[in-house]
Amino acid sequence: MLQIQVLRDQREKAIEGLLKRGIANPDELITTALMHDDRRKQSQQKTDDLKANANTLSRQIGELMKAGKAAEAAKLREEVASAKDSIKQLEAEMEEAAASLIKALYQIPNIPHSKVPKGNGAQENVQVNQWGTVPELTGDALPQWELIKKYDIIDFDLGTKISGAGFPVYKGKGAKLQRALINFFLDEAAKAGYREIQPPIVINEASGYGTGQLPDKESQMYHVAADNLFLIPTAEVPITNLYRDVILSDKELPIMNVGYTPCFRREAGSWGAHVRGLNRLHQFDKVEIVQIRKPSESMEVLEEMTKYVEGLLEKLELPFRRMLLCGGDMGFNSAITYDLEVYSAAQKMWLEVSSVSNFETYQANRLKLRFKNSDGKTELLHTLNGSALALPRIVAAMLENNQKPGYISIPQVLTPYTGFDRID
RNA sequence: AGAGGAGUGGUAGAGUGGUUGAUUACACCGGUCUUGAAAACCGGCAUACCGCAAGGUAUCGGGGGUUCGAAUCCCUCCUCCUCUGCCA
Repeated sequence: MLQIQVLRDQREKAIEGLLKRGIANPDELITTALMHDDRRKQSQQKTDDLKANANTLSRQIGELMKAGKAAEAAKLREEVASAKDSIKQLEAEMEEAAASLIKALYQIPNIPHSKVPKGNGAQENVQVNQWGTVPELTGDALPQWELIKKYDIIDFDLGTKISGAGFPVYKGKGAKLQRALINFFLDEAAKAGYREIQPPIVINEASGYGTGQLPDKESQMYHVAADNLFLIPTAEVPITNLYRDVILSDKELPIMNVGYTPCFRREAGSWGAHVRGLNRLHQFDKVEIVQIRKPSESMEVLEEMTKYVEGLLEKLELPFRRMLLCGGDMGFNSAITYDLEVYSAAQKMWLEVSSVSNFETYQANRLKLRFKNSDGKTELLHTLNGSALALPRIVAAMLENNQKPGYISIPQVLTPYTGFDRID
């Protein structure tokens, strides 16, 4: 959620930014928000005045009662009682205006950083760099969904039987490979200074609002109705919500957390040829890095985090490219996002395996996540996060790119974790 | 899951209807003193919103209610503790 202050004071800049996202009517959105804010202010002013008056009278009643002047007190009592009606009405007005303001603000996405290019979709993202050589496979090379069958390491049919489509069962070396990757990612993050967190994988409503899954995107989450809890779509949600309603001190900053969790996504209505096999699942494993930083540091940290994730891909010997997302392809909450894509040689396509974002104050404003600045004033912090990494597509690319006649080789860096160097 | 008890500022802990946003202690910050430190003394020390300001409003786990007036009374939800039950 943007700060209303920013919309008021930097309106032109905000409009310009929102246009980069391809928002058709930014001016209208901002006007609506400001209008509700003005209404809220006005009714608060009136309500506060009336309340101040009622409070004064009540105090006088107390004094009169003490002095034994019951008759005079009774008179004042009536006056306060009648004022209460107007207060109630004004309060309702104020609450309605405040709710409308929040609603209006929820509809405005984050303002893109100045580095973010204008554009409407993925085709307008800008490639920043590329690493590794794209492998040339022979004509009989298999895509991941064939390979997992051939070597019997991941079973979609069994998953369908016990749960549903998109819930794979990992078997034997397939299961061990998952565990190896998770441990590798967590160990690497620890070396880079991240603190490991193991959060709950269900969250309450307040947390859903905190990171922006609610109120609009609840259809993307699995809902445990009996307890009104939601299965997390990413570890970002619980790990970032640890800092909801928190004012951090200098000593506690910076926050660098890493967590492994399974992630659950309903992904309603997004099935097709390009989401076969491991490309898109309802449940998958992911290691997520989350940082909370002072505003002055966050852009530098975004580069660091992205570099860190690139380092992981290099160690796994997976060719990748870094894309700077254009305004139209960026997530609602993000100010700037880099996607990292690995090349999946048999599918002959780039698969997004990580998304590293700086949300600036957008999430922090919703979360009320702040720090005391050098002037002693409370100020919103910046939140950043990135996948480091999401497993299924890493596995997909690894299987395809490393396939040899009769086996699949495991990258050297992983063999201490897997205990084997080939799947055969 | 059942019975009982409790939730107050960074922490501890007062306060059971009337200038109580809240006694006090500790912690913390600034100052005096000191060669320096400690001690002592003095001062400061919640958050948010409205307002140019003066100031005002709200907040004592969350929500609702009673009352002219609620930290204090009532309802409800949540959390924690103790006992009983169940259990990886």
